[in-house]
Amino acid sequence: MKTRPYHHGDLRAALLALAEDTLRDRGPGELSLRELARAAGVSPAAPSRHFRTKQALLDALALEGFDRLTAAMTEALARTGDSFGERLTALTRTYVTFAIGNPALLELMFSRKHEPTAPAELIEATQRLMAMATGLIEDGQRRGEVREGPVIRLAVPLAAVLQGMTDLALSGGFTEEQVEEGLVEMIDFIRRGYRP
Amino acid sequence: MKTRPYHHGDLRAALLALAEDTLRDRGPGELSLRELARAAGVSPAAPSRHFRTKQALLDALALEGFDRLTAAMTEALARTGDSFGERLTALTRTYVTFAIGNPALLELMFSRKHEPTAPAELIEATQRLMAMATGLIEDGQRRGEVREGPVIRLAVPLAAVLQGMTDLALSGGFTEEQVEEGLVEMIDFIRRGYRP
DNA sequence: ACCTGAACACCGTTCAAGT
DNA sequence: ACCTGAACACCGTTCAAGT
Repeated sequence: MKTRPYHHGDLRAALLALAEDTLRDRGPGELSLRELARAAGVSPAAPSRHFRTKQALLDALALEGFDRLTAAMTEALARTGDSFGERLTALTRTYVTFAIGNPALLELMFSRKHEPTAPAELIEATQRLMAMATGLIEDGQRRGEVREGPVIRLAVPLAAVLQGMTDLALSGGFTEEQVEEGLVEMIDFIRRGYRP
Repeated sequence: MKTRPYHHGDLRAALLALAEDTLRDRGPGELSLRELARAAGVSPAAPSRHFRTKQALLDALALEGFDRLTAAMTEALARTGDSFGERLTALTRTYVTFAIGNPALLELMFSRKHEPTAPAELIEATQRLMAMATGLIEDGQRRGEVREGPVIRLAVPLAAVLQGMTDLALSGGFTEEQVEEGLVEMIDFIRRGYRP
């Protein structure tokens, strides 16, 4: 059997992966830095080399979540047609799928949105996500499929519906079919709201 | 000067009030049961008589929030006209006003929505809130101002937009005027989505 | 550069004991 | 019934010291 090396190898990545597991399986309240350290086989002080505080680790994990989500959305857009309806459907489905697959991570991603102490990287990641929504709307306007008006005002309800719909999908008590129905309803609702 | 009595008087209410203050002023991460006890002038073990765990105290506070919000909504409905537009506007404004005035409390109120361990009282309170939304829609349908369809499906986007809009209003960077504009935009958006 | 070991100041919760 | 005092098992974070 191998002896554990003095240097872990990649403690940073290991801690992030372990943190995501506990977040997913046992919730944010159960996440302890000391326990992560134990699981990684290092001393309680070891994590502080890679994350100055527990919050810093959570922020790094949230950032990873944003990266994965925006990547998935970009891929989804590349695989679909050019019409507003198709693009809206692709983005919405990708977002809701991510939310259902990573509920705790998504909650973590947006958990600092009301706090002024949030790091710049996290704010920028949120803005990148928002930019995908405004881009979709602007494109729709150019094609004459979305009514005119300031993009930022039009984007508010879209972001709102996305955020809210995933909340509802996660709040339990819904079958996969009901979520699918709700998705169709929601996309229809958005298109009505945007119709020229 | 008065000497502090052995029996506090109403420690339960005092703890709830103190908890709401720290939640509002310093955020949920700073809320400590021991500190609340110190602020109330009792021993660290005293709160356990009234709240078996810290979570139980938070749940009780959340319940208080639901009571206040539904009361405000009922009042708002009583003060407005009968048309769907008026009632929708009244409910939406009340909800957003409450959210802006009590952001941390609102977050607490919905923080347990994904957890299966949430107490029945909290789930019922959420359902009472949802019932106000479905009631509004059903009424609109009866008046011919809202298109036909299963109420539960129509209610999803409304709840979603409400939840999401307040999130955005709170996420900072908006003036009071912009929030007002966003509210008008959102109400218009919902009415378009519901139009027969 | 990366980690250990030990310490510090704090938690939430429990439980016998007091009034 | 309501609270105290003391204890238990845990935290997050810091810091000298080791390799």
